Formats: sequence, C-alpha cells, structure tokens
Amino acid sequence: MSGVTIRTLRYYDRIGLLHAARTEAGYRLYDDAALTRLQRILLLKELEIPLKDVARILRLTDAAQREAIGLQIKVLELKKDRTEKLIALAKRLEKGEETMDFSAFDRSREEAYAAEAKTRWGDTAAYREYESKGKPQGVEDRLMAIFAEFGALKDGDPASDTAQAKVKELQGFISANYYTCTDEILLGLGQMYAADERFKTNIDAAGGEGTAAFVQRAIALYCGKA
Amino acid sequence: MSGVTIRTLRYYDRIGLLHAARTEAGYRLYDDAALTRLQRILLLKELEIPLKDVARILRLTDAAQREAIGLQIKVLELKKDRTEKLIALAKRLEKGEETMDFSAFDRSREEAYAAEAKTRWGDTAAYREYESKGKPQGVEDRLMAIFAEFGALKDGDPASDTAQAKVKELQGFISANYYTCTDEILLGLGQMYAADERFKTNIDAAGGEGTAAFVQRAIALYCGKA
DNA sequence: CTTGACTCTCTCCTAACGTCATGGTTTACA
DNA sequence: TGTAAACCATGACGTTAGGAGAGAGTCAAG
Repeated sequence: MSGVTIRTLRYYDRIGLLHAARTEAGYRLYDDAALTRLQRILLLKELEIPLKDVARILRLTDAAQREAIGLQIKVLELKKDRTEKLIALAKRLEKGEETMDFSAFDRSREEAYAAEAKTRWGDTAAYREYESKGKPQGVEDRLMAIFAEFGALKDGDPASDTAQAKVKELQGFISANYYTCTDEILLGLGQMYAADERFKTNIDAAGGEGTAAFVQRAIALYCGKA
Repeated sequence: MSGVTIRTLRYYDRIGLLHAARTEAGYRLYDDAALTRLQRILLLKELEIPLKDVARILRLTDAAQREAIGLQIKVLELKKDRTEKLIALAKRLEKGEETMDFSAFDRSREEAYAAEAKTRWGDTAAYREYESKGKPQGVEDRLMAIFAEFGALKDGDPASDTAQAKVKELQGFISANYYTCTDEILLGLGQMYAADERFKTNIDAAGGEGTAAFVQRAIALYCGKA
C-alpha cells in the first residue's frame, strides 16, 4: 500500500522507529496512526535525514515538527533547483559539450539548511549530548565568533583589507570544518546569510544588527562579483 | 575542487572506477581527463546508479553513452516531478492536513526507466554474464512473454475477461519481481508504455504493432479510469 | 487435511564510503 | 638547514539501511 518493502517495515520496527501491534501469532499490524507516522518517516527520509535523526524529530512536539517541515520544504526546493541544474548539465553533455563545471553537484546550500535545522531541533538534552560527543567541540561557537568579529567591522568598508581577510578566514574555516568551500559556494552562502531570516537572525545575534548584510557584501567583493 | 572527499577518490581508485596517476612518492595525480571522467561519474551517481553500473556505462562507446544520457535526463525530470509532489505534500502537512496519500513517494516510473536503460546498455558480454548470474533467470523474458500474450488479444476487446485477467497477471508479476505495483502505479506504467517510444518499441516487438496501446487501454479499464 | 502463499526470527551479506592508527612527504618559516 | 605543520599513503575496522536466504510457524482455500 505504501510501497515500502516488508523488510523495511521489520527494520523500522526493530530500531524502534515504527512499532507495530501484533496478532496472537506474532504478525505485525499497522493501523492508521502507524501509516501517518510512516508517511512522515518517508518524507524525512526523502531529505536524506538519517533514520536516527528522523526518530528524534518525530519525538518533538507537533508545533516543532511543523516548524521543521518548513525548513524541509526549503531543502526540497533547493533539491529541485539542483536537479534542474543537473538536467541542464546532462543536456550539455548529451550535445557533446565539455565543461569543467562541478557546481551542479554542489550540495552546500542544502547542507547548510540541514545544519541549521539540526540546531533547531537540538533543544532536547539527548541531542545536546550527542552533539557534544560527535563534534570536535565548539565548532559552531567558533563560527559564531567569526561572525562576531565581522560585527566589529560592520560600520567600516567591506572592501577593506581586514574585512577581506575575515572573509578568507571564514572560507578556510568552513572548508576545514564542514566541506570544501569554493568561491562559488561562498558566494551562495553569503546570499543565503543575508536573505534567509533564520540565518540572518543567528548571525545578527552574534555580531549585531546588519552583520549578515555586511558579511554578504564583503563576500561578494571577495569573489569579485559586486 | 570537485567537492568530493579524498576518501571517495581513493575508493574510486581502488575499485577501478577512476584511476589516478602517481608521483614518485606515490601521491595521486588527477589530470583533465580524470576530471571529465569524475564529472560523468558524479552525474550517473546522482541518478542512484550503483558504481558498478557506472563503470560499465563508462566503458561504452561515446554514442552509446550519449544515448544513455538521454534516458538519464528523463529520469532526472521524473525526479524533479517527484520532488514537486513532495513539496506539495510537505506543505499540506505543514498546514496540519492529514492525508493518506503515498503516491508522492512512488518511484516506479523512475525505476521503470532505469530498468529500460539497463537493457539498453546490456549489449556487452560482461553485462549479460552479470545479468544471468544476478537475476532469477529470464524475468525479463517472462515479462516480454506476457506482452506477447497481450499481443494475441490486441484485436479483441480490452475489457474482455481474458484481457482483464492478463492485466491482473501483469500486475502480479511486477509486484513479485520488481516492486509492489498498486493500481495507481500500474496506471502510470500503462500510460508510459504507450507514450514513450522506447517502451512502445520493445512491447510492440514482443506482441506486434499496437500492443502497447492495447495494454494501456486494458490497464485503464482495469483501474476503472477509462 | 493438505497445499500454497504468506509470515516470523535469525544470521550473514552488501555498497559506499567514514574513521582511526600508523607512518611517509612536502612545504613554510625561523 | 632543521623542524613543525600540513599534507598524503595504506590497512583495518565501523556504519547505515536495508537485501537474501534458511528454517519454521500460520492462514485461507479447495
């Protein structure tokens, strides 16, 4: 009915993601509530969220889940954009054109949103514990510290050497701790920082009102696109 | 530069998918040709094609590769459609609407195209060998036999009991050998059989001119949508 | 009462890498 | 001219999300 294999259902039962009621003989039974839950699981899985995280999200309150879904929609839209880019690339290749362009494979925007989403769901104690174990400790804080330093410069010139050096530092930091951050990716991130409320709020909280916009301008100049 | 991790490159080297030249000290070197190849690998990987198959495709002639890319574009477009459906579903969920609709998760169209593509690339001896080992032997042939049987009925009434029984057999066969084939999926497959040249040609070859169209009508009647 | 189509649990297997551990190589700089 | 930081190498083991198959119980139909 749902299209998932029986093996998958058994697996989800085993890992506690989707429990099934049982008949006397031990056969699994799934009621409407289970189907609803399965539907959400599949939606989250579609975003390449690990099943562990899916389980965590489904433990949140309804309101929090709905907020999470909002972010998910954004990720899906980015995914659609990426697919369109891939189609364009494939069409060029079909015609025999050679391009040395890897930007179509770039996932950093999606990853950035996913990371943002993670910090949102992170209000539970269990998650904090997991985070503190999993990450080298304070990566996030150090990133925010960089934004705070941008904040100190934000009334000056985004083209100044100090601001440009900070951009370079940011790029290096992201490359070292998250993923290889090319100029193109950096440019996209900058736009996102300024345009998306969720990022903007976080960044402005670290460096003061207007920091996100300043960072975006500095990045644009750094990449020679301003 | 390409965004893939070093570990991935090492892995691709090891499995023979992307060989690297070496310096005297044993460091891997990648030239432009390697980058071009990597680009294709990533594109194919994007379609969830197993790396083994990716390697096989890249061994084909340039013309064959380009034909394969044509099918890939179709798969990507289906993927985009599916993402759009998922976005719509997510938006409904965000509003708190309850739906018992799993069709957004349906991958059968993509899978069908992928399967079709596989038979296309299958002209190499290596692939035939792999196929004969990997599959229960003749699944494809048996599917074609069913279409041939449809061919024998194609001048009669698609609403007849015999034709309708064949539809049921087809649905059962697909469910048993490929994936759970719901009525909705079946309906979509029927449309695809008739509309897409690649499927149409294969099916008509098995049952004679007009078989694909007949199958589509019979399926539509079976699903009560004609 | 059997038969065929299901289901159960259990164990082992797989792909595509990630993650150490351990050690060699290159390069920046004092 | 060292030497430390920042790379790279191999090898072995771990992980995720299930797939495959064995051996055995269950259920509806004839």
